[in-house]
Amino acid sequence: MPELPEVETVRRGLSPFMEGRSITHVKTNREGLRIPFPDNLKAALEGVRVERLSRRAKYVLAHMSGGGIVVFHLGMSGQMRIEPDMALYVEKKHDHLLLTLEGGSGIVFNDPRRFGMVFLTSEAGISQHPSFHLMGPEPLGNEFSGPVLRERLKGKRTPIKIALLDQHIVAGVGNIYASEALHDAGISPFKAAGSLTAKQAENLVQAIRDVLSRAIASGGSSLKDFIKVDGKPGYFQHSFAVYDRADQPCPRCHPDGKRKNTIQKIVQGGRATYYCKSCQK
DNA sequence: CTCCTGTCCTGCCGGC
DNA sequence: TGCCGGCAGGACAGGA
Repeated sequence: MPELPEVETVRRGLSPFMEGRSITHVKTNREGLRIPFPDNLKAALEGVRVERLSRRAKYVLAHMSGGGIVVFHLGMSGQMRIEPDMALYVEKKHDHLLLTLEGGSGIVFNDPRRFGMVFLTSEAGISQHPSFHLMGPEPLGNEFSGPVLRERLKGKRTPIKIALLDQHIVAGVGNIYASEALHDAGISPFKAAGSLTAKQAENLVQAIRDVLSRAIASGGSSLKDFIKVDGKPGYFQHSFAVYDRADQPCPRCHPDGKRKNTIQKIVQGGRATYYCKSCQK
């Protein structure tokens, strides 16, 4: 479900509720998700204040007083919801982790497919943590540019669509926004990653930044089941140009819908790619 | 190294 | 109506 814009939407929603408040109670309902919950999760969090929330790629980071960091990953189906009063909250199926905050409100982590992750690291250790130390640049950050992308793609013969999903190349782009960005940049998803010209790399970087920024501004997309921390959906799926739009006219080269060229759905690396044959070269 | 496939898990949708 | 196969936004391991 969640790519960078959805995770950023979650972070923004949680921030005002969590920042500055201590965690008073930690409850887990199973041993873990994709990986086990840390043994010392309860000990590390109870009585400790959340200083601020940040995001790296598709991870939400809770920076705790004392230098600890709790890392949340939503996997495919994870949701983090704000509950105003944990004392009254009735648990739902797939509620795996519940955090009660100072004042009685709380955060519920629900994840049907259990591809999500929760783990601990620290300000000192995060840069060397296996999940982060070889991660590519943040696509909305200053360190991401045409030349940087081109350098990271150098020598790769894998299709550019597949390369964009590799978090070591650029971190935070997922299956939806990879298709959207390539369409926006007019680049074929089949094009060998290492063969992009400088201009194409520049265009692609701009397209990635643009599509991610616009999605964040819309509160993320809600294909299937993405909901924000308040339980409401995001709206960006209404803005998809190609994703989940097989057989529809290409809004880029045939905005009037009168021509026959339509969005194609194909499979690359076992995952759906949507693109326009006519304007992506 | 790169790259390709399979796997984790549940829910939902379409076809019969 | 019910059953079954296929597919779903991510990440990683293992093998070629």
